[in-house]
Amino acid sequence: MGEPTTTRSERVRQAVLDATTDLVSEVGVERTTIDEIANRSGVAKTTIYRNFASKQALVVEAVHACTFIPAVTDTGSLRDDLISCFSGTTRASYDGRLGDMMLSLMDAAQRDPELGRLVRAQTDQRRRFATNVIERAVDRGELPAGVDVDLLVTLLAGPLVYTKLVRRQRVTDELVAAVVDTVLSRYAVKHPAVT
Amino acid sequence: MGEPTTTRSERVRQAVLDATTDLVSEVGVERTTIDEIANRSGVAKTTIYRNFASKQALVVEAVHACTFIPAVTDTGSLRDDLISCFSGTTRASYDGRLGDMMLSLMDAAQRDPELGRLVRAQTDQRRRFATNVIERAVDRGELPAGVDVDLLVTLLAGPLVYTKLVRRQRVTDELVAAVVDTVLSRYAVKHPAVT
DNA sequence: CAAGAACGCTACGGGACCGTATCGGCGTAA
DNA sequence: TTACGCCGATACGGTCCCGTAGCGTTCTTG
Repeated sequence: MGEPTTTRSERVRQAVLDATTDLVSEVGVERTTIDEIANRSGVAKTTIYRNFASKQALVVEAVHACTFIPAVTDTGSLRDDLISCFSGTTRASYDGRLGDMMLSLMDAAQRDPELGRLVRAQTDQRRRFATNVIERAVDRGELPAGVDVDLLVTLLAGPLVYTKLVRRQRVTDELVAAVVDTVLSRYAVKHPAVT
Repeated sequence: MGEPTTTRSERVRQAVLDATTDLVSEVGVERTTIDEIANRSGVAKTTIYRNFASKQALVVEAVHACTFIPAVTDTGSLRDDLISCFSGTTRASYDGRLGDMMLSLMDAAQRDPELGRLVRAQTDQRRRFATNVIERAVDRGELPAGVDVDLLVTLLAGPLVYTKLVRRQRVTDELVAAVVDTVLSRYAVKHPAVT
């Protein structure tokens, strides 16, 4: 049957990265240990050290590997684009294992420059998605030209991140819609009335 | 001169708690060690164990000790009460050492039931302040009766917490006012117009 | 089917912490 | 002042983890 197109090296690397993301999402960055990664992945500790310079480098690569970018939508409607953008971003960032890692990751990022850059890059990237959507709306005249885009993004992303990380509740599509509608109403954009 | 009204025991306890909050805010919960607390506080490790059952209990008590409750205001204006409430809460929770601890604390709370209760209690308490303010406004008729108070609190607190914890920026009074005004405008409450 | 590369296994030295025991010294209260 | 209680200092056994070495085995490659 199909001989895999992956080399042994690649399979080993992947097994290690998978075990690392699993472990980090379960016990956090600090409590993650190379020995346990070796146990779970079935890869010898020696081999892990042959492939990765340090635990930090391993974690960085593992996190990077499980970060995926949501699709961009351009429906021509600010409201729909925002809902799509934040639903996608939320799912990509805060569901599944990455979501379980975020707190530990952000904490570790306070003291590890490399992780700090990684987390900041992710945050910036996610904000940029929303920023693009908003700027398109400004170009269309759907929002006034002087809008504080940065503030707007914070007003939209804040409640969702807060719900997930602090309250530890699921970010439902209803919540996303409610947040978007509330914030947009500030700028007198026509959207479905809410009681 | 004033012989202190504190006993030796009390002074020792306090020195340990202070050193603990310092250390946790610097290196996080996980990396905080009893030996280092002993060094900084000048209290012998033996004595620490005589006064506190475990590191976990010590951290819980230290965090509890440096949590203070902001004053309640009732100006009769929803907008002013909210701004006062969130400015106070933000200052109490996210400025100074407690702010530096929050991420690490919330991370540790994921795995430590005792810390979990503590963090949740703090979150709930802070939300309750805002909830009270909002419910008073509903009673006054400043907000419609059917308002989703829980959502409203999330819309207000979310951007502030997000700014502090994720973006790692200061929560200015201007930001608080902007958030409050934007959210309130959704409910057609008269407030200063913003361009 | 070689030969070299990559992996698995075991073992080790070193360091960091934990939590406890022991004992000598200082404070505090009768 | 005496006696007891609390504290400081040192030391220890135990555990966990890091990162590396040595060596046999397995896989890939030409």
